[in-house]
Amino acid sequence: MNKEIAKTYDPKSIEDRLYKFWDEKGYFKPSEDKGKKPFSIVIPPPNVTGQLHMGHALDETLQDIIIRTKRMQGYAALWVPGTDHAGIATQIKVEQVLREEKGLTRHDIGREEFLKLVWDWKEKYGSRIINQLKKLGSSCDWSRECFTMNDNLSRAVKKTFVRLYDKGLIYRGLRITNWCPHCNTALSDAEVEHKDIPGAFWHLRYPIKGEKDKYVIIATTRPETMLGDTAVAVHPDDERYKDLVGKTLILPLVNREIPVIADDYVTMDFGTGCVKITPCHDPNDFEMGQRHNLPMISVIDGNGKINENGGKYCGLDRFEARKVIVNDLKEQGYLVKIEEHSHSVGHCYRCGSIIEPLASKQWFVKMEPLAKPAIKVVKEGKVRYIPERFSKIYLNWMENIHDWCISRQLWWGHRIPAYYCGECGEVTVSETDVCTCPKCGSKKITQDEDVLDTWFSSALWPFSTMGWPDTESADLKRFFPTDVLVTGYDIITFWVSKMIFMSLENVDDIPFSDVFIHGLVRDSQGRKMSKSLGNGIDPLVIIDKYGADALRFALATGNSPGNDMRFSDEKIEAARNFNNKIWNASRFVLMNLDIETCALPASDKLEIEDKWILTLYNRLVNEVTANIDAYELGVALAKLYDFVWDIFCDWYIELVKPRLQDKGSESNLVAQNVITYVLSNTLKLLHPYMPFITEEIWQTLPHDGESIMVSDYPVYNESLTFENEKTIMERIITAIRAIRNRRSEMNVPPSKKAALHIVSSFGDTFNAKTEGFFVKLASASHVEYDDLSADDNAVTIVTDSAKISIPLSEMIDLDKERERLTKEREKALSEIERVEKKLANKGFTDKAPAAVVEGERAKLEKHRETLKGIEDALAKIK
RNA sequence: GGGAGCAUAGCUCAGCUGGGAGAGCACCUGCCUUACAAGCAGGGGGUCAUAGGUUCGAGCCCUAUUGUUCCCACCA
Repeated sequence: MNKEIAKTYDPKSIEDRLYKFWDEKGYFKPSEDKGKKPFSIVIPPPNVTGQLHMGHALDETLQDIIIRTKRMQGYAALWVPGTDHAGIATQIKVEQVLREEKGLTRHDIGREEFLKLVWDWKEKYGSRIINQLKKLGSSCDWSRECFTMNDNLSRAVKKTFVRLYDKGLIYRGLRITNWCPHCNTALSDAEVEHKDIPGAFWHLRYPIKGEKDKYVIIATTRPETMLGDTAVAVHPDDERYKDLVGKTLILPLVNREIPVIADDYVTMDFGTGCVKITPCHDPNDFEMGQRHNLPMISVIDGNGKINENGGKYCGLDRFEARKVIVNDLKEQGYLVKIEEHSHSVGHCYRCGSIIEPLASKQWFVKMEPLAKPAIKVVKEGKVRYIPERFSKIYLNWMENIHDWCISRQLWWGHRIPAYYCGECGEVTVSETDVCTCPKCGSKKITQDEDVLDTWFSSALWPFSTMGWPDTESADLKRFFPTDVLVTGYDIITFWVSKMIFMSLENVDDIPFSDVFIHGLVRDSQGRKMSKSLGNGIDPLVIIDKYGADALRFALATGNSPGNDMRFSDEKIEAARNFNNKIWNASRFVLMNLDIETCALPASDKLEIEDKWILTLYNRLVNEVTANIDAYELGVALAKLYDFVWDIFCDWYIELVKPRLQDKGSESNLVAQNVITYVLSNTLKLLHPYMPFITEEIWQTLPHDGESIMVSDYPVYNESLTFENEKTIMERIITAIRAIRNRRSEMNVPPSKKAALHIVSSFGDTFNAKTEGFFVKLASASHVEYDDLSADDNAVTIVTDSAKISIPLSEMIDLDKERERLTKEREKALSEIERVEKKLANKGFTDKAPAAVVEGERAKLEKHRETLKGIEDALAKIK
């Protein structure tokens, strides 16, 4: 940037250049300096073949704000990037391409060929999301980039599986699992979305064997499953059916004999109080089947079609079969009635198909022993949710934990390290490939065909990315546990929970101490962004049009932890305007700058507006730092915005303009230094939010070092606080506002200078120095002063056509002033009382060192003086 | 069925530990005041969902009600 700077900020011309500069300088790598405290974050890995969407943009922005702040504050800050192989999502995508391009299914080409295709796909598109993260400005350490199917991470997965298996925490069993007939795989409970959909309640008649014209009526929402019924259950206490228990029924259409059993599970006042039991196709029925030793008859296959056990219905799709079966039941007189009934039905979260509960052999993680310590660390506050309320969601889930189905009937993923012997049936679980059965020595060994749930590998992410299972890994030792996990509330149970228990189990430590939860980014009307609605806003398009800084600003501003936010044109435009404001303010400063280095002048050289801006700036540092530490990133940004726009631009720049143009004077040099100091430090505070524009400007200002990224983050400095000048300046601003106000009401044209006649009780508030402010900012021709007389407490504006007085009470809020002084008076009084008491204590005055006592006396004297000042001021404005 | 969130200006939302009701956009008035019209100055507009309670003092804390959103849950 030179003095011929563009009038508007153009992000395109600088972003890529600066990112490359940072990357090449190695600023994204954590400092090797062992003296620096580590601070680490691992990225929630986006899907490897995914495309950056607003959710990512928000997630990465928040993380980048935190990591950049910590880095500037002197931490060895590490942000580990990476991607997730995303089992189902990726496989479906590749299958789709295969079908569209060649008309083939994965089975046509076989496992090996198919996996090659997926890897090719990964190579082709895997870097896309990474490049998009870079576009955003994410300051990740790319040399540590990970992928959930990297060698080391695969090793971690196998190791974990074997460990848990050996401890009896992983088992294989026949269970009812959520089966997606479209994706052809089992799903975990979390992968099932329940939606209320209108359905029907079919009331069916099941005849009682040997009792003519006698029957029971059952009600079902899935009549096609009746083919697999092996019992009917009633509640043991149900008087209506007391005599029925033990009798035998004839299953219609199938003509199978099934028993009537009694079980607590049945609700007496729901439906008819009689429940058909299909152990193969309903989780509760399965449990009941186990309890009562009922036969298991599967009638629906993995494709959602009726299988050979379905007799003449074999081959029909489940929903088609429903129609046919209901029709047959009706024709044969078994259908009593159909009731409308809305109920909750599980859908596949990937493809939306209705889930079919099927009995199948799957691998499970036994959750209870793992959940216990995971509950403990959150309850004890070792892992802290921000906002706190999300710990309830977590705890609620953990306390009602179900075993975790971890096998998936997919090809893309970590293949389950279990091997079956074709001779003796022995199951061997091993980290290394097994070729010989350890029991019988047979070579007829086959590995389990299935792969692990994607979340199994992501559960290990915080430590597998740090080198685990190599427990001597330098990163693991230095950067684990990580400091904070930043993610959306939608994956607390999917992912956050799993990292916590896996970390406790594998590494015996928490994975992170803070979980910073954010909400979803919605569209301008508050709807979820989705492909089907077509309402998604592409972050890359926004970056292209407005710049990454504007996007980051729009996402961070007004964002509060855990709450959803809307993204709108207004927001991004406001962000763009703010960028431009910073740009232009800086442009102005640079135009007036001829100093080569910036040093803050001694305080006796500082003028009133300098002291005022420094005080406000200093307070800003304090507040912004505190807000960021508390994850109130949106609040901190709002304060920065207000400071830059309202304080720095609208007031300070205007106040010092005359001095900046007065070349050669000492006052000019002071002003140059102060404005440079405040601007460059404010840019530092802004840098984590808007890295590009701040770097670009900062480099042009007089500076130390080669990048704002490695400059020192501002710290609070007591010696830059000038409360007195701050108060005076506030009075002046209030007065100027009141005058402008009155001019506007009087319709005095801005070009028209008016004489100001100020009558004031604030002796040192208005003086020769401040006259310039009134002349410049309130368009005064000149200012006259009077001492206070009781009845003449006013500012008078004199123009050609009018003369008007503004009571001081309007100019300065006297009530407020009085209140403030009263408060200060009380504070001083209580301080005096405290010190007096201390000095009255003989034990203190006798035993404490003389210097200490003397110090207390001086303090008392100072407080008394303060009190006197306050009382004088109070008396004046009475 | 269980749990959580939200309700503040026309719109979208902040309001961090209880003391001033705020921002952006929109609207009205006046300004191209040489950093910025993507701007400057001024202005209108709110019973902080409703009803109680605690407190010297409540947008904020407590209770209930209404509306709304979301999560969890095996009611066939």
